[in-house]
Amino acid sequence: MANKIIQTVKGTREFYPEQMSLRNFIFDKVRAASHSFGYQEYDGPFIEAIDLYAAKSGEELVKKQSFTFEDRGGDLVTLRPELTPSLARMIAAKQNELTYPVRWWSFGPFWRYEQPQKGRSREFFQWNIDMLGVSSPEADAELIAVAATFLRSVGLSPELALIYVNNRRLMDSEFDALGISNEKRIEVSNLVDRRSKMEPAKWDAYAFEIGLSQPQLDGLKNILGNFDLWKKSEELTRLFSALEALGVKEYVKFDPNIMRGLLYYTGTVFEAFETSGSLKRAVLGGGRYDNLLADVGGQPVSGIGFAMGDVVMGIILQEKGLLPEFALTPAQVLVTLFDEKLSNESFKLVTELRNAGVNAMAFSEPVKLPKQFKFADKMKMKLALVLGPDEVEKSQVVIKNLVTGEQVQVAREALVQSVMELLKSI
RNA sequence: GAGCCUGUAGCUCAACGGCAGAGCGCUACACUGUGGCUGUAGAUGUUGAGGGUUCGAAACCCUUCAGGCUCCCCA
Repeated sequence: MANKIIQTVKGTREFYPEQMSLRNFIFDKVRAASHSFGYQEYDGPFIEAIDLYAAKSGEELVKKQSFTFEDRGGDLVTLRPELTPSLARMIAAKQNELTYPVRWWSFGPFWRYEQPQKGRSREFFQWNIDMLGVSSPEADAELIAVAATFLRSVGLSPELALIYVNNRRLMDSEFDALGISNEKRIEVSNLVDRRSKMEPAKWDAYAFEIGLSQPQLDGLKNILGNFDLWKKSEELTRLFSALEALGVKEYVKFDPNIMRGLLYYTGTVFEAFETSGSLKRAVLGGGRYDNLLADVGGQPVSGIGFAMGDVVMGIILQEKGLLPEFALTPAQVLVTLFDEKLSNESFKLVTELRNAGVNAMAFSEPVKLPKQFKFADKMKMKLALVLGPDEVEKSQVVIKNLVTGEQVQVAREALVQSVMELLKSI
């Protein structure tokens, strides 16, 4: 290993064709789920002024967890760590000319300066999908249904992954009833978020530390253990009713422990977890926000959306064996080259195949056939064609089915037709 | 930003401070008109990088880079 080779930047990822297949597999499923609900694809800039995030995000976040640098003009720019602020600006800029509700989705690269570990890199792809301009529980249900549709489409059944739902307004009224003040809400949210990670005794101590009384802590535990709490919320009642009609009820469970750290969520919040693994991992999350446009100069618009990263999803699909076998090459057919004299015959033939819409490649040089067949085999191609002196003389071509090992000889004129039929049958 | 673990052939991993190895993969041949299977032969390393201790370092020490686990964070 020569030390002169420059390494990749920490936390970035190289996509060899195999990994690219996985990335595109996820992208394809994301697109299919988004499109099946009528969402339009969009994208924002990959580089933004840091101020765009400074407005809404915490200081630590912008300073410590973003890739920020000075451009040649002296402006501070950052590689986008999320899409929502860009979306908010884009909506605000055309607020009065858009047709509502806006249903938009995007899949693109993002960067966060974090400690890389399994399931978390500094460069990742993220699916963002939002509906803006409607604030009904039924709209919330639709986004959850999009998420469920995606999970189903990649083979993650409800036994493997579930979407847990809660509602900020419901929790707020419960906290009010316990006399937990507004100022303490954020700390209490953090407290709830951490419950699964902490030992009970330590968690209790932490609760007292942030100023909860014993009755408040007891009340909080009651709330967090009450999985029928949603019945008190009209929003959630309507949400679950809509989810049933949308055919995804089995994917969704109410869970009062779902808080989501984000300050800007105001109503429904949800998070999907892989449930069958040794540790539960969040695979996507989102919720309803009411006032995202204020910071970018727009009128208040309510929206609901979620985001899903490609890294964790890719790991889960691999671990669960849910990935199809990816083709190594898009070419299904290899046209062998017999010798230098006959090479052009093979090139003509492969061109005919391409013109007919068959992905095909000719071998690169007229080396001996075993080598060419070995290549076709390794690349997992379906058919290999042989065009040697015997065939040319008789105006025929040999087609070998590399999957079954069967071989047929067909007339040169009927070749394209035969290949297409054979491919269909494989 | 903090703590801990790891880094040896393309991959998975061995090697008490004393000759760097195995399996798989790879290449060639058996097989000058046909891949997979089988057999035979072969190639491959500054032991992540840099420095130190030692007669001698893959191993011990320091620095650094990368990966992993956890805390933090999760927009």
